[in-house]
Amino acid sequence: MTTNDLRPRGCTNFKLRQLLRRIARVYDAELVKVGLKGTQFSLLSQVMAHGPVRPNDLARILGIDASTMTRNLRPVANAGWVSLRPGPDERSRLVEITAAGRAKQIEAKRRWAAAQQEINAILGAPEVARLHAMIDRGLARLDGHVGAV
Amino acid sequence: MTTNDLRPRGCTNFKLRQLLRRIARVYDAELVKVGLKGTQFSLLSQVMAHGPVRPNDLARILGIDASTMTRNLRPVANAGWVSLRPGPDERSRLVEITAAGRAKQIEAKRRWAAAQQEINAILGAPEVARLHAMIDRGLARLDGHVGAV
DNA sequence: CTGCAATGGTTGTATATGCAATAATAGCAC
DNA sequence: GTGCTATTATTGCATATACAACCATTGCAG
Repeated sequence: MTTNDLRPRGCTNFKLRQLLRRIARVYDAELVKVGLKGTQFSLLSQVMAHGPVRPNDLARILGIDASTMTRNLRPVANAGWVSLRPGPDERSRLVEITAAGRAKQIEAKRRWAAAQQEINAILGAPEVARLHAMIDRGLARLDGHVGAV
Repeated sequence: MTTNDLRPRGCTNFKLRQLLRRIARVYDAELVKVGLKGTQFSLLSQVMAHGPVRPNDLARILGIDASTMTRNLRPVANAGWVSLRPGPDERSRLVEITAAGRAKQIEAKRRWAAAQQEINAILGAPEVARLHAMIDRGLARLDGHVGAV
């Protein structure tokens, strides 16, 4: 048990940002081959997984602001990968994956897998697994604080 | 030695993004009190630490694209926190902190510390230290790959 | 049923981010 | 010293991101 663990050095925000930028570039470099960004692939995947879903709920799932969701939907909707139908309410809408979107997601999934393998190779699979576990714990702890649902 | 460590589940990119968004909100909520974003605080701090520095070098230090640096400098320069002087070259420039910028950074540092403590409290200081260590290892490993210098 | 709070979505404003292309300068080879 | 290459910075284009303000609709209390 070392004592130098007790006081974290540096800025968590800054460090996370740096890591994300580098990591994201690996995914984007793969996904650009099928015309997607990493965020769009995530969006597509979540829409596919959660069936017809309201933008607001989708925003909560992805952990982003509702206004960001409105804007993020535009490019994928314009590309014809998701469709926006009237929702159960007069005020709400439903996002659904299209046939083209499903095909695109499946195509992109191969590229995603290549990127993920690249990351695993660079960082080491066990380290990546530990990182994921740490992130999951962090997200769970952060629930109920600040910008959480 | 468990075997379920070997194959990381989920997407590193997506998970990191989610965590960063939540974490960043904690810092931003504090820093907005002194009129700064987290990224601007980092920028200011690095300019302060690395004396007069060329935008390109600063971009490398922060791990961002040179074009992003050009744009990120605008708001802090407009606010009068950094100044842009002609550089040693005819083509390059030098970024330097101003008196107002130094004062602002010192003021903001208190808010940053509050945010960091909040994070430490939520996640637990030892966990944060472990996360930092993991990020540092990751960044080191990523050097020489894809978007690295 | 009327009025008001809650919910869902969008728009305004501002920043962050990267890649491709461009312009300007510097350095170097010959 | 001419010409090619490398370096530095910027701009065009597109996306991601959040907060505040706003509009529309819904739900409820009374």
